[in-house]
Amino acid sequence: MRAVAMQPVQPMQIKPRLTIVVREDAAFEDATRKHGLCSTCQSHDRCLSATLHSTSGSPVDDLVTVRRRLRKGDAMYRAGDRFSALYVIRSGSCKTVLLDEHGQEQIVGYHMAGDIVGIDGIGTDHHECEAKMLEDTEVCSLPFEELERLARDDEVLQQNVHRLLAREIARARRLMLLLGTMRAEQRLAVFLLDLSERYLARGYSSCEFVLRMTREEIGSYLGLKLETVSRLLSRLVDEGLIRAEGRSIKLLDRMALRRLLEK
Amino acid sequence: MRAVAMQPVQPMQIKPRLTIVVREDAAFEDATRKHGLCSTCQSHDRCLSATLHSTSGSPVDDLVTVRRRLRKGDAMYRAGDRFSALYVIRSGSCKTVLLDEHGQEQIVGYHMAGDIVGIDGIGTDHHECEAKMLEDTEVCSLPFEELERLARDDEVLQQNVHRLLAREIARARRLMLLLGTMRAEQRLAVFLLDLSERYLARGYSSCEFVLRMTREEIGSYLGLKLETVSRLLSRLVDEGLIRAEGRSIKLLDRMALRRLLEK
DNA sequence: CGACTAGTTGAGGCCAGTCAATGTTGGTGG
DNA sequence: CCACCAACATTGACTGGCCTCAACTAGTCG
Repeated sequence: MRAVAMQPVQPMQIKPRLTIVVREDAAFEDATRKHGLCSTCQSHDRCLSATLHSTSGSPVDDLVTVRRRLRKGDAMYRAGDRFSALYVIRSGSCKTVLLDEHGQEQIVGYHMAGDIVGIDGIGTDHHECEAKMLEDTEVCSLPFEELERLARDDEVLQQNVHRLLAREIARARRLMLLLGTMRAEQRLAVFLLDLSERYLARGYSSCEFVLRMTREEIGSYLGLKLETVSRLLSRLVDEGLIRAEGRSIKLLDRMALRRLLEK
Repeated sequence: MRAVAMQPVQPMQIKPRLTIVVREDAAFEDATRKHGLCSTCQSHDRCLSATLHSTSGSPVDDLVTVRRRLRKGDAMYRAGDRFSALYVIRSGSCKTVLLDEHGQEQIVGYHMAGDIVGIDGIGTDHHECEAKMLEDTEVCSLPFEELERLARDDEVLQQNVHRLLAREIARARRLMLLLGTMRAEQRLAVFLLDLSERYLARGYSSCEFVLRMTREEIGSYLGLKLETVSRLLSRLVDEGLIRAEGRSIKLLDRMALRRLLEK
């Protein structure tokens, strides 16, 4: 696994009015141990504020969040856990896994810095998925009840909560289309192009990145077996569309990848 | 296609406090042409009130809805249409279809009386799916902006809106698991059992019902081809698990259907 | 070093797709 | 009434894409 060049490209311009106070988890071992506002967070631009910030000028109560640090392999929450908060990924990444009663298991989401995780707990008071860290990760929690309370006083925040949920629905639907209609090669192409876009949106290189998932996890996400994923990656390399050495991927011919989706 | 016995079984006990006034569409051709409250609607118990009703005692403004009647094959809305309202199905059923830019098309939802349709428009101001009637259908519209306004004054209504969206996410995720991990026979079994449960919840026979979708539509919903659906239905008949004559289905051995999911 | 995990590649099999013929049903018009 | 047609459904023969099983390599960790 090699390091990959990742320079921020275009920081977004966002002016949040919702003040968020960050408290740290008891187990938080940050050397600096800084308390402070969310707006001082380095991930701020591509985080919470982009999705949930309020633009209304009305004074809103502070939303107190707790920062947590998790290790690779840790579960942020498991299926059945009580739902109380959404989590914003400050740095790192995780997968969300859905299990059914017969032991069937599928990865239904891959989440990276700035993404909001835990939506599967809304409406039922308990989580339906398990969120498992793919690397060491820092998250900030957003107590959902408090968020609901704030949203009642703030139309824009309310709409942003709705947008957050709606986006999750749209994402799920796209994945349904992928699983229901696409061939294996197309699924993988969509996966790579999607990753590429998401890195771009976060200011990183869109053509060169390191996968955080194993072949098996990618397969689970795409409804394929790990051998199929491996074979297809090799094929894309042979055809000159990508370079792949272990988990580091370079997209060489994005146009050709897109053309795979047309057939 | 034969008529099938459908007696209400257990009406739900719900006491809505949110008053909803129903206006009728200009094109509405109901012989009776009754104006009135939503609570007088025959579908009331298994409709809106079960999902969106408010239990808080605080006085809330009336939500004015328009009733529309649609014919089989009509589109309630198309992809790209401006989103302004959710729709409650009073009677009838529809499918929601997602299309991608390459002409790939998949049915992502099947909705029957009492279901709320149009959620795909939330957050983006335009619909991402097309909703097409599977039979002559009556719907009531719920202007979403007004619903948002009411939800800001009513904690329970707010939570119910969240629950509505969350349920849609959960539904999508279950379908992802189905499409990603199950074999064709299992998918069909899940489909039949799910239909069965939904009819039961609406007070109809849970073991005998009439499909509203063609084999092709079922296939699109389950990520299969129509021939596969047809073959599998025949197989289930041969094995004595169901009876199927055209679109009328009778579940003969529900236990065996469930066992199919275990392997 | 051995044990383990992750990944690659090959051989073979099966499930579901494809293509095609035929049957069934419902609607329309002569 | 029947002839005709279109849409829907069934069934068979064949194909192929993906899965399964298996062998092997490379890297990591105790």
